Amino acid sequence: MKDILAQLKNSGYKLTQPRKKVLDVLLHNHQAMSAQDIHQRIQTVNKASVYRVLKLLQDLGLLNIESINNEKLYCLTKEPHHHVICKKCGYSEEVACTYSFGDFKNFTHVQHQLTLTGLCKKCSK
Amino acid sequence: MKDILAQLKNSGYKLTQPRKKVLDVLLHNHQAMSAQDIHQRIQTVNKASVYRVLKLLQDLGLLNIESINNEKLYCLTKEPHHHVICKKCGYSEEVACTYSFGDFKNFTHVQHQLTLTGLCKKCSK
DNA sequence: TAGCTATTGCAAACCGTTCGCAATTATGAT
DNA sequence: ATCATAATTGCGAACGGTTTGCAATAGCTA
Ligand SMILES: [Mn+2]
Ligand SMILES: [Mn+2]
Ligand SMILES: [Zn+2]
Ligand SMILES: [Zn+2]
Repeated sequence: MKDILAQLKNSGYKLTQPRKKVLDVLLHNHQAMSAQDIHQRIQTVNKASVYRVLKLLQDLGLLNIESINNEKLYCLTKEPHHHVICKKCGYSEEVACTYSFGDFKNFTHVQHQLTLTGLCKKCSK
Repeated sequence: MKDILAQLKNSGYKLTQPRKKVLDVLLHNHQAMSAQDIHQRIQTVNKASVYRVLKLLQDLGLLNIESINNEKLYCLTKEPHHHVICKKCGYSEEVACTYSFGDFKNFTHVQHQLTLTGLCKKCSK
């Protein structure tokens, strides 16, 4: 928390309530969360502002983002950074995974995102 | 083409114009395409119908789908089924890739989707 | 060919996300 | 502490991809 806030300040950004609160939610929740999940936890912060804070964190390279069903899921970048996500209820767990691929002739700045979906115990009954 | 149409018929579905046309586009385009891309190629088919055909093909397990920026990209299932996709223009290429992960204790019916994004030659200038 | 049902086209709703703008807040200087 | 300033917020409306309800249509079977 402290270090990320410091990084924000160093980069010239104000330490505002919305930023602190969104960060707090992300830090204390070890699941992949949607913007709306986050907003639900801090209804005192406007939804548009939640999106703006997330955009900022993304620009600073602090977020791992995966796209499921036209909804983005966010979590702070740290290893391991893969999740299995329940298609029905959104419950997620971290997953250890290794992969490799060849060189890219025609692309630069390549990033990867492995997305695993399934049914959690509850939802598969 | 013939075999997929046969599979549709065997499953009790009619061989309609929208279904044939969407299939034709998917077969002749070796890129990951959005529903709107597909619709653009066959404007004679209503956009809602394009979505319905895609839903049907997905249910039959014939599609590989990846989600980028709140837009889904579709291609017919066949190996290799991974793409690098240009963030700017949407141009995509197939990619060979290997990966492995551990067992899933708390999840069933797990599917995976590896998404690679970057900048194509044109867009990186 | 006629009749029945699945499927389509259309327009409106939906849902996550973005945007413009006026009101507010954090910050550094006085 | 107070002030001035620009950055940031809240709000509501727009946006873009996708889905849905329903009446019209087209494919199949007899
Ligand atoms: Mn995580
Ligand atoms: Mn493909
Ligand atoms: Zn679940
Ligand atoms: Zn490109």
